[in-house]
Amino acid sequence: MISSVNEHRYNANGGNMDLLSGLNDKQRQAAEHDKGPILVIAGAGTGKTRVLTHRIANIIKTGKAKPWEILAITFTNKAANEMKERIGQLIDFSIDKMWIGTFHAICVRILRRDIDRIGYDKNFVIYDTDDQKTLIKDCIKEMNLDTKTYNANVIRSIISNEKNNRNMPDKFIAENFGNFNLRNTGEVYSLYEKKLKIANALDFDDLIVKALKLLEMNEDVLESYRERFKYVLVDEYQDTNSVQYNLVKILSKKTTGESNIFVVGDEDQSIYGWRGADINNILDFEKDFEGAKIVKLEKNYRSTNIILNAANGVIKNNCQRKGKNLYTDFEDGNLINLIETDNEKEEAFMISALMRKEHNKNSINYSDMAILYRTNAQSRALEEGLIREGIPYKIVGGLKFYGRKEIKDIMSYLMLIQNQKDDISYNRIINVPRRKIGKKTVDTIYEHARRSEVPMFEASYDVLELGLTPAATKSVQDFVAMIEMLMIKKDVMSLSEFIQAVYEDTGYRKMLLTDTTVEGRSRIENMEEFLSAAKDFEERYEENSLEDFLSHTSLLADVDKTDDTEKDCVTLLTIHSAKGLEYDTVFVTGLEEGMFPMIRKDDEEEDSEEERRLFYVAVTRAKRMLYITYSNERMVFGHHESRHKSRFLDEIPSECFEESTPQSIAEKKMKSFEMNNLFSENKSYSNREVKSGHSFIEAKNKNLFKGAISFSDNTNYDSEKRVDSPKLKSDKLAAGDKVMHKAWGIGTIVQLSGEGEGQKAVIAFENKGIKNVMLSYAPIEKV
DNA sequence: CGATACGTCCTTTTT
DNA sequence: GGACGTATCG
Repeated sequence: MISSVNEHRYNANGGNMDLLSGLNDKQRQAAEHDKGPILVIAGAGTGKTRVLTHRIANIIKTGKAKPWEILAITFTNKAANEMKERIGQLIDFSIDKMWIGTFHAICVRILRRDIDRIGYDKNFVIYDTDDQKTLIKDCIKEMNLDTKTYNANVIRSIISNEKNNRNMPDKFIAENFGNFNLRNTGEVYSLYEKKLKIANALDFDDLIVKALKLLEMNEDVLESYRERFKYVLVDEYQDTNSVQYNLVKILSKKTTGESNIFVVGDEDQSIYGWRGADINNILDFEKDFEGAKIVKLEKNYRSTNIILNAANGVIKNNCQRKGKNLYTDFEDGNLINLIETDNEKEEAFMISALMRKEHNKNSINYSDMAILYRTNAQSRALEEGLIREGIPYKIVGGLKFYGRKEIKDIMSYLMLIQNQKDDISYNRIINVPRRKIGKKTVDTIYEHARRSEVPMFEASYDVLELGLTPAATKSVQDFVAMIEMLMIKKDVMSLSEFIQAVYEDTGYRKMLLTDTTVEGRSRIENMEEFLSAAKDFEERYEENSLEDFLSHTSLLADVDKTDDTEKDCVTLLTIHSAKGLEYDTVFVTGLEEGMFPMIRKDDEEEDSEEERRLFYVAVTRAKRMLYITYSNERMVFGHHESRHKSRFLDEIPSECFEESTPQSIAEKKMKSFEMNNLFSENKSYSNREVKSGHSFIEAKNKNLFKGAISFSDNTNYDSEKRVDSPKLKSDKLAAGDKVMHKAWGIGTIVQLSGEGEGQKAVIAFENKGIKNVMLSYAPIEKV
């Protein structure tokens, strides 16, 4: 077929036209491939999802398989949801019966059905990274090992590695018998496994490992899936680890040897090596699946020529690749703007100023801009800059919603009610809210449980024999009775009613209500959000038991939660989270040796190829405009460290960069001079009272950003800003706007709600705190 | 028993 | 700069 200018556009009424007519030659080859294994190498922005969705739609439309005979595996829920949605637009069939989901979600599904075959109860719970860490700490303590030598985080990653290589504790111990510390680490691993089993809990890695084990050990279960899934599709194949690879293989390869497996990936975007992803899975696909067809997608529909040249220039320095070169029909576009700054504050300030410029001069929506960084820790300085400039933003990652204390607490109640063997949850909530069950009491129960090798909840039934004070005994009995009552309620109430009951019966709600601090209020809000998420889940899904809800929420990542319906604000995220996304304007930050590429002291071996791929991913997120920043100095662990420009910058062809004119440098110096003045005047700001580690995104909600407001008061700054960004004629207000109130003075809009006459705003005033106002009545003017 | 005060460690990246 | 754990006090 002949390429047309619009070939990358979506076919709006695809239902009626030839499904594949909108694809280019290569995409089409991949989408209509019939039987046998096929590998699609899809460079960034080459229409990978498009091929996947059209292929699935085509299979169904041509009658090659029924919806329920298709298995499509992704890495994120976001990718899975997007795929479902887009397939839904292409076909009339219901997609509900299709198995489209993440590796983890698919495995949970498989396990819920038959996990009893490998000795677990079907009501198993899923432990997240925090739970894992807690459990490992318990193990270390119980074994009387030194907590400094045996770091829970380090051991967690060792265990994860071992699991992903399918090494059991015994093997690890045997292999490291000569090394005292590693041998002990192996013993911790062993105890950890034992405790998981007693708790009837699985960690993230287990989900895949145990699913594979279940299939390997139960021929009939395996065969039923093999027969069912006529077509297996895997997205982001370059990120599969060995267990995932084996799972895919065992599910897709029939006993006859034939395999209708379709994998899409890009070795240049393999950035999860640290999580066990094996780039060789994609490099060796042809060997693993004989007679595999290979299709390479190199035509990019996302970025300008200059951005692609930069990306190609960088990635060609890697050896571990099959080699490809992205190209486009698009014009050259803007040159890349490379920005050098003196420190991370100036970096944040420059970015903020440039974002404002893009927004005001080029009419770019804030939601079409993103700031990418290597580590989450970098977000703090960037947030400060954005708050000062009053640019609305949202952060992806960092402190996750489901990682917040109150959410984890309520989840723990739910998990314990579902599975009374879950000791981690038991310990978490036994005395939250306070019920006079102190450390000593808990320790006594713990010891008793450990001696009889039963879960703590079960051990609590023996409370009378433990020689506790009458008061403590009573408290424990009350606790047990309360959980038992809730177990009954679970079976007679709807999910949302039940969770509400848990919230109230446990006294958790009462506890939150007595906390009148800003933090406490934010807890209540989070809780309400959680309750409405449960309600939403209940209404949306037919399978909406507590068990389903827990599986669902345990596997939710933060990236998945970002709904695109949010207001117009810029996005801050790590490059890892940004994979698969695209933005008109992208700022890639912190291009400094040691930071990016990241180099750690005491490193085993640095994988600079993976770092380079990461940079490649970052660059290829940009559609129109790319900014890259680096700083000569950066605060690390509270200390100033001087930095050097990253080697990666030399790999971008120099003609891709904008010349730094003397004028622009002068302008920059001017700005940084002003900024330093302002920063030094705002000491109160840097000493702000953000108590828990909820970062700025919360500080923002809590309106603690007094600095932002006094900043806007600064006349120097204001006059400068006005020159740079003419005031908008429209009286439309947006979050982040600064307003002048007749009585209360200057404030910043934190949140808008409602429409037209009834529109309300939450405004943070400099001296008057937070106010809720009705916009149609309030004497307010935009500043 | 619980609240507060310091010391220690820390940071990749995420399902 | 901050989270988390242990020490110390009320």
